[in-house]
Amino acid sequence: MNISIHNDQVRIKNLENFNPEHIFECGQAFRWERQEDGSYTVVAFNRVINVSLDKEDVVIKNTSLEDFENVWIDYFDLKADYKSMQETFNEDPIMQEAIEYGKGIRILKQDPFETTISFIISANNRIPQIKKSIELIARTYGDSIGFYEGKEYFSFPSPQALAQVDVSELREICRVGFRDQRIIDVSKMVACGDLDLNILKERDREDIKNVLITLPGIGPKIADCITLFAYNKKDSFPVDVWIKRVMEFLYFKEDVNKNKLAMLSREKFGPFAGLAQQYLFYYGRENSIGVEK
DNA sequence: GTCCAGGCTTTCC
DNA sequence: GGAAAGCCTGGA
Repeated sequence: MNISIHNDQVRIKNLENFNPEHIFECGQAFRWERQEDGSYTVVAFNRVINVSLDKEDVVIKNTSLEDFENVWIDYFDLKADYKSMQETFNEDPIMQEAIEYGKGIRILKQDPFETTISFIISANNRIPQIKKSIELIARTYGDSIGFYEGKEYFSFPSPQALAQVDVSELREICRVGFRDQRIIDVSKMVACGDLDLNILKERDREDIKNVLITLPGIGPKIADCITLFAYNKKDSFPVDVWIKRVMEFLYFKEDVNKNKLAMLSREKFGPFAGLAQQYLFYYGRENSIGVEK
């Protein structure tokens, strides 16, 4: 990687397979805002950054070389070789089209606690509503992390902070509906030390999933999302209504139950099935593939 | 053990 | 009214 730093911005020269729009809008993250100039302002790990493309370069503003090396290389999965991962799908013409459509998607490595709570909120919910609830949670229970371009930003609250919140207050202020108790319960488990989400990083996909699935509000789909988007287990294949429709329409040509579909897809796509899932999800959702009219 | 229907909040169409 | 990145419960 060819890095240069100027004032508070880091420039990565000639970085292939990095498209901020596709990375953030493919559904793996919720705390981003698209700006008028097409850049993305993002809150993660108690920091605010702005990410954009400048021709072949990636530009990260409002950061430092130290943060880039200690936080953002990991967050953006910059050590992974996306080109060679994509090449494992070379025999698959459907995947070629999905990859072309979503060129520059990367699987983020997000904070496990924030990702867990965010995906509990995602159950039977819409993306704009999920984003809104998470923003309200940060604004109400997180800490101010300063201003960027005249706007104040807030961190996602710690487990300790969320564990103390009153259930009905959380529901009323943050519009989380029936997910209120689940959010508080998981926060309490983490806050009191019964559940260590960070130590799970050392384990494999199936081990992590088996722990997550025991938590309130987390079933197989959400557990798969967390193993993929927080723990970067690229063999994870979350099956939601969208990917189910897409896979049945493009590949299986028949109704397959979700559990079986996850298993068959992991066999089909191999160790980087999660990456395939993201390309297909984005491609399928943006083009309404498999949706009956 | 597996599978499935119904209920759950809130918001938007 | 119906549906939305599902989960939970109870019953077959």
